[in-house]
Amino acid sequence: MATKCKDYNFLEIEPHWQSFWEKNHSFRSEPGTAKPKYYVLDMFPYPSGAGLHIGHPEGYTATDIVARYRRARGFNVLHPIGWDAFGLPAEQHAVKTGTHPASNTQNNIVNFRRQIKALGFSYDWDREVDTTDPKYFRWTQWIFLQLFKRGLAYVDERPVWWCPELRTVLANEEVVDGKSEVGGFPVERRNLRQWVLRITAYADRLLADLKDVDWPDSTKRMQEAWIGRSEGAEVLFELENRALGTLKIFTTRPDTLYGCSYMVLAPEHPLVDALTTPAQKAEVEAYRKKAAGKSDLERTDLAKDKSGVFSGAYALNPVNGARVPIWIADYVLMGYGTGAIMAVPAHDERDFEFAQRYALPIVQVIEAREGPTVLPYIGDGRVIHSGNYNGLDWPEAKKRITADLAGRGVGQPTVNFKLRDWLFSRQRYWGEPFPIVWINETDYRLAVARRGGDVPPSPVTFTSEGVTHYALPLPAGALPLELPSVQSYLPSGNGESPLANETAWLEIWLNFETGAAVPASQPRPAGAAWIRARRETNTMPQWAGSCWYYLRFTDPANAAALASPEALRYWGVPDLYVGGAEHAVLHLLYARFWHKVLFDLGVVPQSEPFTKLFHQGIILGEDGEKMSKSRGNVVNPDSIIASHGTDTLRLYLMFLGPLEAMKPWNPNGIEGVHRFLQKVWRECLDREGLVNPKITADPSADSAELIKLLHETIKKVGDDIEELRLNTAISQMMIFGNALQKAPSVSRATVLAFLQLLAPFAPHIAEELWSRLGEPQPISLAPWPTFDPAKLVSDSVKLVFQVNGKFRGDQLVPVGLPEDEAVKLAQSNAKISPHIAGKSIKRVIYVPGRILNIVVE
RNA sequence: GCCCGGGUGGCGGAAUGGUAGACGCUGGGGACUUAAAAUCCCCUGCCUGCAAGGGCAUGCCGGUUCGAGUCCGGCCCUGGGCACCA
Repeated sequence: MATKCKDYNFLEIEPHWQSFWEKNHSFRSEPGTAKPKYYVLDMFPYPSGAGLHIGHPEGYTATDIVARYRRARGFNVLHPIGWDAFGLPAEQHAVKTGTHPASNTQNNIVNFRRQIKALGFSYDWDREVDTTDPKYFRWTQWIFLQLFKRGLAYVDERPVWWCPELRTVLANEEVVDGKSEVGGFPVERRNLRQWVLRITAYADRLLADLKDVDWPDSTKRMQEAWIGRSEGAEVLFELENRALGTLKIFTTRPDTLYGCSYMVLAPEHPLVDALTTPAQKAEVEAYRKKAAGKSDLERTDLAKDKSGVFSGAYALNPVNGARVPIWIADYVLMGYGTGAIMAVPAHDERDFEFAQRYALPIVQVIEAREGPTVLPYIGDGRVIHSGNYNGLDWPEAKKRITADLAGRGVGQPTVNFKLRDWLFSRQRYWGEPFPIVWINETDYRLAVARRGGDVPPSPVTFTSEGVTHYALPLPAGALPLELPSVQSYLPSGNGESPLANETAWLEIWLNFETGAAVPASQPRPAGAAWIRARRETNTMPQWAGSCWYYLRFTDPANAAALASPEALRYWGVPDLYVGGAEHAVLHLLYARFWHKVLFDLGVVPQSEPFTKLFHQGIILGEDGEKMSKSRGNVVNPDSIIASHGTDTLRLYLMFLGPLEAMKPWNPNGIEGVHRFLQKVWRECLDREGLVNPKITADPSADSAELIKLLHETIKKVGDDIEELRLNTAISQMMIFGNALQKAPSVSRATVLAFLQLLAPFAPHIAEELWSRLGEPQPISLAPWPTFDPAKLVSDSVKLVFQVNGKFRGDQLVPVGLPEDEAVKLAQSNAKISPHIAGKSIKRVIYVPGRILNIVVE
């Protein structure tokens, strides 16, 4: 079974055991055993052309240690891996080379798989998934149809980032500092027809359910901030020109209503035209034009000074009838609240700044409880200058004023979210096609009447050149809708994807009952169900496939459902999910949203997908900078595997520091862990590769100290793995290794137990030595050793002596030594007595077994 | 600006309020060897002292405590996230 090498020849040992595990499907997960299940998941990678870099195996090694440990503890472990393989780089490569992105993607996957296998991870390779596989994205499309059917998907003209260079639309997160994240090209705003997912419908639940998950607090807070719930009121201001009706604003501080000295509308607000007086028309028009040309970025980050223009119109304050001027300013955004605010410069920094610039009145209505009130003041305090509400704490005033407004029908309590609906389409080729066709109203009514059931309550439509198009889903049975092969991967250039040029795929006769299609250039097939249709040319963003992959792993080959109800019930959701903090908001929020929709559909039995989340830190280059090709500081795991072996690499990655910390790669330290493994090898085998003669079958060969240390080590390594403190687990094993080396003799049982502890970290050498020591079954199937708490206690302990809190010496004392005897020991100890001699003892603090602190005058 | 982390030897880091620096790296000395490598042993925070020892040390200042890297308050530096959200 084992190799025959005399020395620790990792180049021979590691491939040997990797092929052993592969041949025996050692890590295949089978549902339906009596064992408890444990599902441990890595964020699956995008298989880039650059191959694996050292950051990937960091998290993967940690989860592999957990997976191997849990197997040893008797769990039925699900530990899968796959490929998040749609994405822009493959498409850009295709544009450049003219080869299909699928072939490039497959090449990259082959390379990633080879690299990952060389690291010896205990993945269940029978469960590999690939988001670009039609058998996979069939179900991505299916989930989209469920969202569509529930009215959670709609089409809207959206101003989106358009990058002329990439000839495509970018998501907000793909735009960094006004440039495309990929390539750094300039971008501009353009209005395009987009698919949007109504994630805001789930805002409340996405926020509330954060309390149920075991995630890093910082990540929870980031999601909370992103969702951005705020409670306030919508208030109606009557306009002085009654003909124009009322102006609805949102405020979180209705208690400051008496301090409102002007109003602001976003430049895009629909009332702007009607409100503006003739005298102000020209100025307002010019301002709106200028604002429209600005990106959000320019309106926010870059704008240091607020700007605005008076509309000439006035509104009436509902609490006191005061006449309030209405301004137009781009510091108010149309996309949040009602696009209109009441400005209270005394108690809002932005309003204050604006009021100062345009010399608008500032009316203080909150007073600090103590001391002077410096404006703008946003702290706690009492309401003043506010009629009947004077003297109330402002939160109380907020409640009362809101209630009073509601009673008069001019306001209501309102909750607003920062969260926006999710722009879900890309004008690209390399993504999941939408299983949607566009048809006319008559055909839509016909199809719905015949088919029913799978369309939203109100039809999704868009109107172009006076014609309204209706979105009809393909029948679920017609999925997957695959990508056609195309002549060119270049975007059409007019805002549509390359698919828009594939007329034979695009313009079709569709059988709405079966989903069958023939090109529209051919005669219409016979039968009432054939209608003229145009396919959707947008494709889905990369997030789509990664939103649900963790479910597919439970039943990856299922052709009848995204996974069987049995598999979803048995495996459930990951018990541990490990990945980078860079996904703290988007991926994790999107996946939670989809999961909740699937929960509402009854597809999954839990309402949250990731119960326990851990972020591994980033490994920086040797220079302390982020690893990147351009800096030339990228460390490739292949070269370390070749020079030191993967067991050394795995151990070193974990030994570098706390898993969650950001830490620089330091090649010097790798020798240390490599030496540790060689020491373990030498303690097990002699120079001829035979069992080290110091290892005997006799259990009494172990000293009492070694036995105690072994049990301490079993406890610490187990505890540390459960808490992902893998660096200190390795330290403890090194301490044991050093003790092993010093021991003149050792029992075989002790060595075997130690190898079991090492096995999750350095599985190849552990298998090899385990086998060489004569164990017939692989160590990967062996149970975790147990520690005996009785072995952890000894009859003497080291007691630390302090005088006035300063360390003055220590001594071994019997367990349970009474205080007075401890004091006597201190007094008779030559190192301690000089510090207390001739002084009066004021106080003695005694923590048995730990410390004796004598406080003297 | 707001919200989170983090500041400990030459380096990576370790420390339930109880000897700060485990473990590893680096450096120095020694053993083994014809020699080297490998391996093993000792030393390796700073200052002072021949030594025994003493003093100072966990970013800075203060506080709580018999005792603080750890708890509290205020700063400084640094990394990350968000950003006119009414």
